[in-house]
Amino acid sequence: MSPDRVRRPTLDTIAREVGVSRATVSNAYNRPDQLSAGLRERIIKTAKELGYAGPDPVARSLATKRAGSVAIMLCDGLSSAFSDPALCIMLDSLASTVDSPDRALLLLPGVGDAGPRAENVMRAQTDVVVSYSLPDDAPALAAVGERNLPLVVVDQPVLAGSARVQVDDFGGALLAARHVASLGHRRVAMLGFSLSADGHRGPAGPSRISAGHFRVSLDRISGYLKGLAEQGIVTDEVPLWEAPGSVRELGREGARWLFGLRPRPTAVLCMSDELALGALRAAEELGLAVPGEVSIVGFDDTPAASWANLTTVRQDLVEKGRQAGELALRMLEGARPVRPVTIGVDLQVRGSTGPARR
Amino acid sequence: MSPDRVRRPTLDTIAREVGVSRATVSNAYNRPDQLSAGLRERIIKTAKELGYAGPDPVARSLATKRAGSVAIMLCDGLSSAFSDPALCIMLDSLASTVDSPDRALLLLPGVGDAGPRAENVMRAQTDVVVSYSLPDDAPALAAVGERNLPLVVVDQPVLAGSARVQVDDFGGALLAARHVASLGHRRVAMLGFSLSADGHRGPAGPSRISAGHFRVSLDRISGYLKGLAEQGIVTDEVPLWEAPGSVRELGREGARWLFGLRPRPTAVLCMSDELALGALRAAEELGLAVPGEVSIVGFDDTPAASWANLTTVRQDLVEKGRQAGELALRMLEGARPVRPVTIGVDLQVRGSTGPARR
DNA sequence: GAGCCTAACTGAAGCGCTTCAGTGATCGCC
DNA sequence: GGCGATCACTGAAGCGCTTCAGTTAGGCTC
Repeated sequence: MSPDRVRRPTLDTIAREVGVSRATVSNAYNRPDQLSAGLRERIIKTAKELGYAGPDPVARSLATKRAGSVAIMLCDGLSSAFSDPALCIMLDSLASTVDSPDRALLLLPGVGDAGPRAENVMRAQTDVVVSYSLPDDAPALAAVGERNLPLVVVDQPVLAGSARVQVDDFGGALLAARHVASLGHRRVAMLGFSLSADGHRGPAGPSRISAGHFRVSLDRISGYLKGLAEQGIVTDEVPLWEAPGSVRELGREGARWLFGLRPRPTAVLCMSDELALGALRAAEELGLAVPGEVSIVGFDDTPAASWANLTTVRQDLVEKGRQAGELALRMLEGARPVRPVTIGVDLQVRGSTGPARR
Repeated sequence: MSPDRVRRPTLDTIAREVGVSRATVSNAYNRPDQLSAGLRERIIKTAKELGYAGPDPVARSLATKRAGSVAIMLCDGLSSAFSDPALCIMLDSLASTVDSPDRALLLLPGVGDAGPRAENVMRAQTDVVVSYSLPDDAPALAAVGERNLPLVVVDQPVLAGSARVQVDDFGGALLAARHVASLGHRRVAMLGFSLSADGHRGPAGPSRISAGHFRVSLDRISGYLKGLAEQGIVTDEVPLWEAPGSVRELGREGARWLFGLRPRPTAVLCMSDELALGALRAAEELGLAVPGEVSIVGFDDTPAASWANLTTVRQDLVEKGRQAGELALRMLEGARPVRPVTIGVDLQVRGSTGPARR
């Protein structure tokens, strides 16, 4: 029934065969300078012959007390995570920063909108975890705390005892808002993603905003409103559509609603490029000229944004990933969390924004 | 200097504190039916008080001889991997298939175009590995073999002793080619991705094709040519541009070259939707009407394809991931590799193809 | 109340490796 | 030629957990 997997050779097998101690075989693999080249060669050769593939990673981990992986906790499932280009770029950069022969990336995808299950976190073989944009009250975060694992938080939330990398969301949104306001727009709308992890989709008023759990959303909204208020725009009347995810299709839906308002907004501030791309499509479908009749601003500056000639707020995603990776490595070495690292932003003005019509 | 991390409690600590044996504490966590509810409760409570977060995952793995993770080997780095929507969808489906409280996903991204380093594979704590679209001669595959780990191959390559999931690439390409041929196109071009892992970019002739290492590319080319040949098109004269990756920008570049040929092709068969999207853009930039002057066909049917109204070959990516996941689970239980699972394809005719001009 | 069962718990043997304090032997040096 | 240093290697103590063959006590049956 059960597969008769041949009992694999262990360190011991090799040691006995060559006639040396286990310590020596171990050294052959991990500290070549601890034995003579000749012996080492003999050991490796015997190992090959016996089909020994080197020290067992798990046993090694137990003995060294290093799991040899950095875990990444994501908010949603993989498919929505990976359809977020901003995340992908940042993740790639993070991965290559922490890359090393004995370190792997452990992926802990979220279930629904609430992050990974606590159970998975409790059982994860990892030394340090990086959380990306989780809601403040995610059970996974509590689990990390319970296990006493070092934690690096990206974007969200603010948590005592953890290192943090964040983007100047407020500042970026401010830039975007000032930009459209200075172009003369007075009727401005906002198109954003989740405020809380409840899958809400639709217009969101002040009460919903103030009850929000996602710092990124909240900061961007504050930035937008601040920038508009500076130019004397009455911020109570700035409509916001909350999409349950940062996906084109959802952006398009929200934009359709915004464009249906009377008086129609002449500018839409979008919290991500993906949402903005959806808004662009909605405008096209409704026959609204961009930027003639409506201006659209994104956030992130992903490759798709420049592809679509979208004005957007640029954040240095590669730098963000690198910083997160370095923090993770430093915490691995036992460093105390340092002060949060903030990644700067700037505005990329392209063809999707223009002066408001008189 | 070093952080005085308090020595964490172990199973033993709890056992001593409660006054029971280690076995019993272990059972409290893993086999609740092996002890009385009262005692179990007392144990858990004491554990909480002492800050014990449950059995150490690594030690547990050593004792049970299960690493508790499935590893995924990718061809390239994360950012190019994740910008491939087809991969993301399939990966998400795979992840949710194998998901369980004590199983995580170990990511082994490739370095360059050649897959993960063998070293990383040798040290990965995993029970089973899934490889996605690696070149036949990737060192990572040899490493998996050396470690004697069960392997599930997706799309590529054909390897003895491994389970396999593949798409009917040949059949899909055949459908695409027949479609354009039946619309009357005679001058047809192909826009594909890598034939070998050498980063080549540019036109590729028969000799390069026959020296290719990526089965997916080769099968699709065969399918295209077969479909065209059926309609009497001279396949020696069908131009192929090889892009070093499945990315829009590269597709655009290739399409520009193809559109510059004289006589100009009236249809382009693209090996992925991303490449096709690039071709669409190239056509737009050159003022070529789609499908009036040129027809374009993609492959995969990602969300972006329907978004762009692209005619394309649909493969069931969710099913593909699910099958790969199930194979992985089955091999985990010691099953012998079964015959390869083939995922079917069909043609999604949309607005990017039309009759050839007379 | 003897005999048998079951539930509840224990002891000890691993799992496969790393590491550190030694132990001899060899070497260089004056 | 004697002495300390260096080199090459070993023994044994863990790392923290699971598991399996017992053991014990209590309950049930006739």
